[in-house]
Amino acid sequence: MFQGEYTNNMDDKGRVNIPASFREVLLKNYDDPSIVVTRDPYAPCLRAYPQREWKRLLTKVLARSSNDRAVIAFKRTVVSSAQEYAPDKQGRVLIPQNLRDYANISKGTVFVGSLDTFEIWDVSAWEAQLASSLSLLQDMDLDF
Amino acid sequence: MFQGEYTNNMDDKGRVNIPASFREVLLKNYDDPSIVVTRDPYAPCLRAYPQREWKRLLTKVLARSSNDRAVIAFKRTVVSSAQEYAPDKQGRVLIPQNLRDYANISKGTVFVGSLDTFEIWDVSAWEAQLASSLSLLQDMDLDF
DNA sequence: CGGTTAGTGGGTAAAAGTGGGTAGCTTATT
DNA sequence: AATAAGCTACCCACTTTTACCCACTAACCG
Repeated sequence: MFQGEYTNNMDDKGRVNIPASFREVLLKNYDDPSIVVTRDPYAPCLRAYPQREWKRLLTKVLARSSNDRAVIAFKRTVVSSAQEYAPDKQGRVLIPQNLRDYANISKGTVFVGSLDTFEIWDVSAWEAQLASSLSLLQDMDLDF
Repeated sequence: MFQGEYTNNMDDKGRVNIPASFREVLLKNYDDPSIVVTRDPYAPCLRAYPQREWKRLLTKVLARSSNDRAVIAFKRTVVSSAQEYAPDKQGRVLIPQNLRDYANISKGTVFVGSLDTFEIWDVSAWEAQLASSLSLLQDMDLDF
């Protein structure tokens, strides 16, 4: 399971290192180092799926009527941008320009574990998000 | 499965390069590099079908009563414009003028994977579409 | 302190994408 | 029917991008 928060730097070529602990989860729990990266439609960040989780999501999508407007919109935003990446020998992946733009990633990059997926944020966007999530939680008083 | 988003430029002769990863899907999953390109009736873009998917669609159309008004309209818009294209040695296809006009494609061209087909957009039309799909999704709250 | 592992930077060969010339076909014109 | 004009497919050459490899630094751990 992906958990924890790690900050890595994207280099000039657009490559970022996947945190070692996430790579380990991919290998141990999923037997496959490659991931699918897409836009997250609900926040300005990217979401990375292990292959198996991505396929699970796709079967759910395909089960729905294909001319459902929401399904079309989902395909356009999420499936469209989905691309499979195998990390290089150093454990890095190349994030393409369109996804970098979407998540506003320039250099400082934050990897955030989210159990069966993980998120990729620009560092300042992440800080903003974190602050607002915190204050939201404080108002809601969940009894965890 | 076609997924991912790629931007290529159409040259002065009207040729665009099919992204390498899509060509690979055509060869690997469909054993046939050629595609059928038509108008997409629901959005100002073109839709490319692998031969097999196109035939599947046609059998569905033929199963319907041929004087169904929707079927007639479908034939007029989609079937009429459907044409088969085999990429040249460099992996490019020539998009004819009438289809270019329909999708407003002049130079910057975006290829958008949509699982068993892919879409071809003008770059600025695509950006507009993406933005509206995003806001649609945020309102709808799909539980994917 | 040495050794190991994570993270970073950069060179280079291959692949993907782009531009343009030319021959051959189709279509138009006299 | 012959010639001209335009289009298209094919070929070759060039540029850009990406994948892969190697080397270095910094952090962690015994």
